Amino acid sequence: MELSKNYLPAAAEEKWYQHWMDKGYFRSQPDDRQPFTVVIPPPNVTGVLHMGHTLNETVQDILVRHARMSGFNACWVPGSDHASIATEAKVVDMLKKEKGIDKSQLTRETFLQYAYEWKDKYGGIIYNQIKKLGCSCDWDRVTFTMDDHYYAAVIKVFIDLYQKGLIYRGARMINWDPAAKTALSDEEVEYREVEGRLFHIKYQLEGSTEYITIATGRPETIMGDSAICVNPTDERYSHLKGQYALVPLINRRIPIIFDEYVDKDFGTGCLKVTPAHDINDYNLGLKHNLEIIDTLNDDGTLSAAAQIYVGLDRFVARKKVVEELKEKGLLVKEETYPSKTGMSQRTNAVVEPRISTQWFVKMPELAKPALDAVVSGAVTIHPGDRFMATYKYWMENVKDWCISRQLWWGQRIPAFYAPDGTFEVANSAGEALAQFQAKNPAFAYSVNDLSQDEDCLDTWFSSWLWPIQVFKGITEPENADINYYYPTSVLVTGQDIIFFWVARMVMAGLEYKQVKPFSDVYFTGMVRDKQGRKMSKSLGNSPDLLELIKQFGADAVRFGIMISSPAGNDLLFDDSSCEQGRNFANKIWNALKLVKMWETRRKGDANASTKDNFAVQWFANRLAEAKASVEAAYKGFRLSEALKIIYSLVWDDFCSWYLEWIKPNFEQPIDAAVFQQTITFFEELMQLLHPFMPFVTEDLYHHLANRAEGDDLIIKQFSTPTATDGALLTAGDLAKEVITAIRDARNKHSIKPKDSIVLHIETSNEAAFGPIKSILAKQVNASDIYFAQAAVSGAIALVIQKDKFYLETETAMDPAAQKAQLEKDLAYYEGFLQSVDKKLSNERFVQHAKPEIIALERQKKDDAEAKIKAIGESLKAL
RNA sequence: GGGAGUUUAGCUCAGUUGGUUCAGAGCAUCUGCCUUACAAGCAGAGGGUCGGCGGUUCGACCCCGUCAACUCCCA
Repeated sequence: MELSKNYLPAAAEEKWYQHWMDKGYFRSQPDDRQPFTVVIPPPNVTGVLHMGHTLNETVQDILVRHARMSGFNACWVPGSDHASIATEAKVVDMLKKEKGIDKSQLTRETFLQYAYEWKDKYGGIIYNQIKKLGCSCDWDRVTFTMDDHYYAAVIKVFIDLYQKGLIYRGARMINWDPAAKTALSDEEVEYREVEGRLFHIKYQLEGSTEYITIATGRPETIMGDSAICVNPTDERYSHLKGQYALVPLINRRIPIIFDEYVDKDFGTGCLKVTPAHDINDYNLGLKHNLEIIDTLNDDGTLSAAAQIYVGLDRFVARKKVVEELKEKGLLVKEETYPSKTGMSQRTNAVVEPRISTQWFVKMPELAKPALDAVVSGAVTIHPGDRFMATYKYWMENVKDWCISRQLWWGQRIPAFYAPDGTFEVANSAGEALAQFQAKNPAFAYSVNDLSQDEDCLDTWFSSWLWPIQVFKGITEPENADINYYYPTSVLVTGQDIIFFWVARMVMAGLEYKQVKPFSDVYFTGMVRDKQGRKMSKSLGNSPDLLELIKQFGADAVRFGIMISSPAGNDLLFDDSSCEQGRNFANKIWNALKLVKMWETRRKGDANASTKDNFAVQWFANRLAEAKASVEAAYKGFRLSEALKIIYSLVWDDFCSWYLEWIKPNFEQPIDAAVFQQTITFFEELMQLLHPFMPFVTEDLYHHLANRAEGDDLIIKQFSTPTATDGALLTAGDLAKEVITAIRDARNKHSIKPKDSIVLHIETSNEAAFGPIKSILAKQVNASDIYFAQAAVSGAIALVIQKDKFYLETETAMDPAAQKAQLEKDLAYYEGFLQSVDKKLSNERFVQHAKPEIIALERQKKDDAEAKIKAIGESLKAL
């Protein structure tokens, strides 16, 4: 078959993914092998893969493929989550734009119908992208957090935790998103630096003409004031004890209270206290028993309680209030100050602290064992314990988790209310009724009188069950899958969701399986653009994955994202690394073309021994050595390092050295046994690289030889590692060093590549050059190689290690340039020798250093002396 | 304000338990090559006081302290 000039990824990717699917290689069923289980961190169902996902999925696929080739029963469960707020916002938006429908016009049921339609339409996009990337997920196991069984599991867990007293309903200060009209958990609020304005406002004292001035950043909330607070040690205000002030514009009477909380130096030292709209004021209100006046509606407009500007948006109202205060002469001054404002992670709206009745999970009890699991090392975090401190801190200072959301898209809270306001938590209205009746035999209502809580649960309240429920471990405990696959092996995710997800999964795992959900957590860094900016939709700086794949090929994209992404470190993504990946695939392709050219020109017995072939022996050992390093890198989750080792092994050792060494002269035959060995090496290289670049390697594997049905690289098991022969590796290094040095000398003396030389080697160890003599001759274009006993006059002289080399050329060489070079070398080694001598003559060094270190230094001294001697002799001969 | 991380070649980053035959890779730069696998390539080369200062040690890119710059998380 004619091989194309360059590797063409598109066709190969299509072909092999289909082939793997057809063969069912991604499918996993429990058997007697050891499982290697990975659950995908579920991406947002209506999203698209960004580079962060790409990195994540690639890492997982590498681990899964490697495990599959190492004797494990590998199972990678794909899926997505319903992303309550984000998806609901998108559906609401779509309904308004495309159909002109307002959510408030719809019933819950109709809205959910639209939402499911939306999910069906867009939910597949992300799976398609994962496939294009080559991910070997078990597609028969796709799970969605709103699947029926999953929904049931979430409800079951809610009821269970409620019964255990770990879930409660209560009024608390929560983060309110006025755009989505829902509560948010603390983790869903992002604080951003903004330039705030501080308004100094005069409050008149009751029954006096005196004023007191407060400073506030939120003048529109003054109508909700319950008190004015000053520091008890602040002498400026000590005369106000027992007095009252009047809220401007509405003239409501409020007490002046004293509390250490107030910072005397900030603003005027007087704080207006608005318990309904500020968390600190709320706590102050609790302490001093103040009235809570909620002056805002759920959409961020002013409520009737505000008395004025009712119905106006909070920011519009702020302007109006300021204007009016100014008119009435109550605004003393206005200044800017830097402040941080909480924004909703999902809608970007300014979050409003608000008193509201919500559902909470009590965290301390759940957090304790989850903290221990990580601290004790049962769950190992990679890299190192860099994230351990973060994890610990959060776990030790964890606050109760607000899990109710005022949304429809999600699992509806299974609480049923009687008309009198009492409620029961149960699987259905019928069960709730039974519970009511059991508690109160006189319960007078029927099922139809009960109404279910309108709210649904936080998405993370479903995804914390992910490693269990993808195997139906909640709804069908002790089933074959959960018993086999759980706990999972490794979780790969971004460090940004350590609290949202990782910590809570550990909690859920310990609570419901009594076992950690995974043994290792591998944190990937954040993917940034060339300028170091976080990739985000709003900046539009995230490349389109499918475009990248089209341009470079999936393998190249995987290579590009992996080559410089050590665990946990941010990586600056640049197309050029994909280009490097593409070039690499192409390099391999061309190596294939070279080898295939030889296939028709084999000579001799393919099964003959290659024991005497230096190149073959050397590469076999080099390969074994590299395989061991790669395995070690996998063990330590140093994947980019593993890839670098393989890259250099393939490109440098195999292509640049080995293939050149065994390459027959133009149109000459190749030894059949050497050819056979080369094919074997090539296969092993492809196998080693397969987890990183699955398509090109599978493709090459099938090009290298005709394969029997079912003989595919994806399932080819790694052979057990062999020991390496250090002497051969050293001999290889010597060959490389000599070749490079002679080529350099040729270059420096402008000897044309086509002009051959005669090489003379002056060495005390001729035997070392025996096996590499013919390779040497070919690689430096020497017509002959002789061993010399003395300097060859008129030749270019150079010293490599302890040996002297003379290059005899047709053209005359320049002795001055050569002399300069030798003198430069001499100076370097003399300096080097000096530093070694200094060390060795230091008594304290000899006393304290380990014997092997001292031996090493002595060796260095001997080598340097020999080298200096050799250079000196060459100089003399010039 | 509390905590964590980063600082190594022009750029992006490696460097696993302290030992100058380990200061490295890729890209970029320079020189020479369209050599029958590959110009998406080949053969070479140059380039760094390992952020500043101080300490521990016989010995520090590596350990400790401190300062500076940048980044992230939390309040």
